[in-house]
Amino acid sequence: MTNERIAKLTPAEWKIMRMAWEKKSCASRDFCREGKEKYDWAPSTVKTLLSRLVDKGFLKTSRVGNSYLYQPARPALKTLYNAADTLLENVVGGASGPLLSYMVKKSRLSPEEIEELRSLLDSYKEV
Amino acid sequence: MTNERIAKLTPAEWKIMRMAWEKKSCASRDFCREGKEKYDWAPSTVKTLLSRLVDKGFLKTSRVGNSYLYQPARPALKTLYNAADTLLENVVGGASGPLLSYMVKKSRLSPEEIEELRSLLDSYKEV
DNA sequence: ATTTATTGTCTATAATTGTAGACGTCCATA
DNA sequence: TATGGACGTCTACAATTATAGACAATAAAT
Repeated sequence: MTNERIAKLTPAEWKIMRMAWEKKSCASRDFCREGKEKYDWAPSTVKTLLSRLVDKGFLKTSRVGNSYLYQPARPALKTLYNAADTLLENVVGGASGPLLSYMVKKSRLSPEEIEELRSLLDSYKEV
Repeated sequence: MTNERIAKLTPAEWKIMRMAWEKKSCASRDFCREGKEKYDWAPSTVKTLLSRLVDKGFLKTSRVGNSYLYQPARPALKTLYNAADTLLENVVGGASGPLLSYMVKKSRLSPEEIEELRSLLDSYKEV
């Protein structure tokens, strides 16, 4: 058995977490505003999602006045890696090459990132 | 609005589809056996998943005797790309470089695939 | 100090997902 | 041709997810 019990985010929760990671730290009202703008969510919907994310351990809160300040409890990158693991699990028939190619094409990489990847490929002899 | 209405697979459905793509074409009984072995699923569970996948358009069937032959209705790669799109949507703060690096590290790439990626990176000037 | 607005919690409901039993039908074999 | 097994369908139900209204508590404004 591999590490299967890592809490996963639902699509709606991902949307909230993206906001959270972008803003670093903000109040419910900010999520509500952005949720309304981007997804036409009712305030209650946003609040429910925030609560669930706190429960799941993806957000932590600090009380400020009569409200909370929400901030990410896990790094965006770590969470993204977990999602990447799931994606890689679904690779069938050695399709990881094409998958990676596809993703590289779709990404806007900086020269540094390209260099990083290139050297990764260089050191790929082993295995 | 982007193309959001592409049917998505649930985790359990992915498991079935992985079998389907690996075997190309097989009968319910084969899925049941493998589902039992790998995930300890009851036959009914497998059958429900098969039906749902046919409904969603991921599997197609051809009658053979009193049973069906199930086969993938969509290429594995195409489906994987859709999942990759979803993953990339969740990239925040320009983390696609690290994400790609992570995935390259976790994949076992053939020399040809490495070459393919390398030349992709070479032709990455534009944009 | 009273009113008003803000915020989190509680409750609710429909849809989706995971999991599976019951059962009628069709095929093969006795 | 009767019957036993294999197969798909129907039904079911609990858990999770999406979505949101009601409301009490608290802070802010008057």
